[in-house]
Amino acid sequence: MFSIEQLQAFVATVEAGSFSAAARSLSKAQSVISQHIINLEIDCNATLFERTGRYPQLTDAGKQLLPQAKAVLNQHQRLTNSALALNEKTPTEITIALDEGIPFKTIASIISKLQSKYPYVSLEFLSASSHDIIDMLNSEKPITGIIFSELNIPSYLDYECIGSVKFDLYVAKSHPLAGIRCENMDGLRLHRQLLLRSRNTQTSSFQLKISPEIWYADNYFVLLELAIQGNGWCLLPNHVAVDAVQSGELVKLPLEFEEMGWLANVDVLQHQQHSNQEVFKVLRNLLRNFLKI
Amino acid sequence: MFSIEQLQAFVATVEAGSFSAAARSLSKAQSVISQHIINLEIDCNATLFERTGRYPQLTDAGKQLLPQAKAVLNQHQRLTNSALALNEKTPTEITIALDEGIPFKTIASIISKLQSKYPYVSLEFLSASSHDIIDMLNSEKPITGIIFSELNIPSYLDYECIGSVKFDLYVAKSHPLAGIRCENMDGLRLHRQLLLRSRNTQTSSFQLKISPEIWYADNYFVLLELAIQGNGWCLLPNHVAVDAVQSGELVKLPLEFEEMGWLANVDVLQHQQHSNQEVFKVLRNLLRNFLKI
DNA sequence: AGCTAGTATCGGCAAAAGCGATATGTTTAG
DNA sequence: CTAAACATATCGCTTTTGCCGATACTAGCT
Repeated sequence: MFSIEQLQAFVATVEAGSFSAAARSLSKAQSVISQHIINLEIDCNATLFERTGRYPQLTDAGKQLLPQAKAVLNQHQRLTNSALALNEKTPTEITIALDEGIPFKTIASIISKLQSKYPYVSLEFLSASSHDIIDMLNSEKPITGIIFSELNIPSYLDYECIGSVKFDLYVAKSHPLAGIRCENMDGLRLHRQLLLRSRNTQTSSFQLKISPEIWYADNYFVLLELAIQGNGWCLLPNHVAVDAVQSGELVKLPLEFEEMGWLANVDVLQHQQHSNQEVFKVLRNLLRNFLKI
Repeated sequence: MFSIEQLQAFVATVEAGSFSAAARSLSKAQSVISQHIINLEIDCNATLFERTGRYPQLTDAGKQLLPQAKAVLNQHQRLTNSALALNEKTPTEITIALDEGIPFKTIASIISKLQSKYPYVSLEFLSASSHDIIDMLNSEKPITGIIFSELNIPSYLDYECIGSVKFDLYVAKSHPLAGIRCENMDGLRLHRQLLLRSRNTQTSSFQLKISPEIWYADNYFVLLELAIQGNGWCLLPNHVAVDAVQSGELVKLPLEFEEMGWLANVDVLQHQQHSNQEVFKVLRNLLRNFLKI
């Protein structure tokens, strides 16, 4: 019978690259990992690692088994989180961490419905970048995160998509780009781009460096201000730009080329340990059914 | 850390109704189960069973944990099956077990494509009732089952829906029902119904007893013959009835009332131990993409 | 009251998990 | 080519865990 320890040793070896490294990552002796893998191989009647070179290489059999092993460990982790949840009381305070690029206004209407159902809980709102929010969610506090979809969400988080936010390109009315129609991306490369730094990773298909000259800011409202003052063009959520557009300070860039589907999906995230709490189920249900971001 | 043994003890207790019964079902001593449950409760810091009465009752905490525990065991089972699969060679013979109500003609065209890709494998076809097919799938032989969707498919089987079969009500042209339009079910109750016995369980929404007088048969072609000879009305897959309708022996019952969506979903089933074999992936892919049942 | 079917606990055994030490193999840098 | 650095396998040993059987106790039924 495959034990959890064996599977952990197996997966850790693949992830760490060697038995020794796996032992370190699991805080066990190297001989323990070695023995686990050998036993696993005996149980499977198959070699899982090629041990010729310095680092063990997964065999085909190992590659076949790996996703199954990971699935068991994931499920096991989920069980552990559920067990922790058994000892929790309904929280007295709910914290919602919101990516800065997501309009708070639409969230607020949902919250009032939640409040009427759970009048005793107090609410707290935080703004942060999507990455920082993911980090926050690993704390003791039961935080609900609302962020732009990121590719790599840790396995201990539950998430679901609840909508999307439309982005467009904006420049100041006085900016040279404002008058002309760009037929392709190249037109943008001739002018300075204003870009969000905190989410400037490979995970987001947004926030791409297009122009060779870039100014960075770490939040959308600074970008907005920079754009208004004519410092460059900028990809902004429409709700951030709408006021400046109405007042005539900013214009949406008229584009000929495809808009690349500049719709950013919005996810609600929660630690598995808290996600089954009644109040959070209700919250997510409200977000899912009544929110049109 | 939750061990597989603890979880098995927990789930077995819920399913068997008592620690002792669980011990018997797992072929272990009763004290072992008792100890596992106690340890599980210590790990969770929560009572999982109410032990006041004769039989232990799941507490709320237990109810919360149960689905997670089952999920881990399911995943573990799947891993075990995958491990078994590592030692299998590509089969030299493929057996496809088909529910009698599913048209073979459409399957045959798929099979020829498979044959061209794997010319060396020999093929075998079996007809049986959906229930019998499910039993067959638990054998050593890697059998592919194609059956009407049933509610309770054992957890060791992989399945997916690949289409549906249309059913209609048929009677002989000479039958009294043939002339009149039934406005509701009651009209049917006045005449003998011809019904399939082998699938006459609670699992299928088809094969309902409607008339008080019923004749049974264990396959569709006997039912067809009985219907042709004017012995009653009958719910048949259209492809079974089509010839008799064309020759004028049988007519489709004109119904006023809703057709209850008499579309039976068709699933392809396979034991997890074999489902990852290349040849079966190809087979299922053919069924999924090219089959219009 | 007595029977039956259940649970908890104890002592003991065997298997398994873990550790550290050591022998040995593979790279890489000097 | 050699030595240093890093890797794996194996051995003996201790600790923990899984399991058993025996026993005491409890709930429910007749």
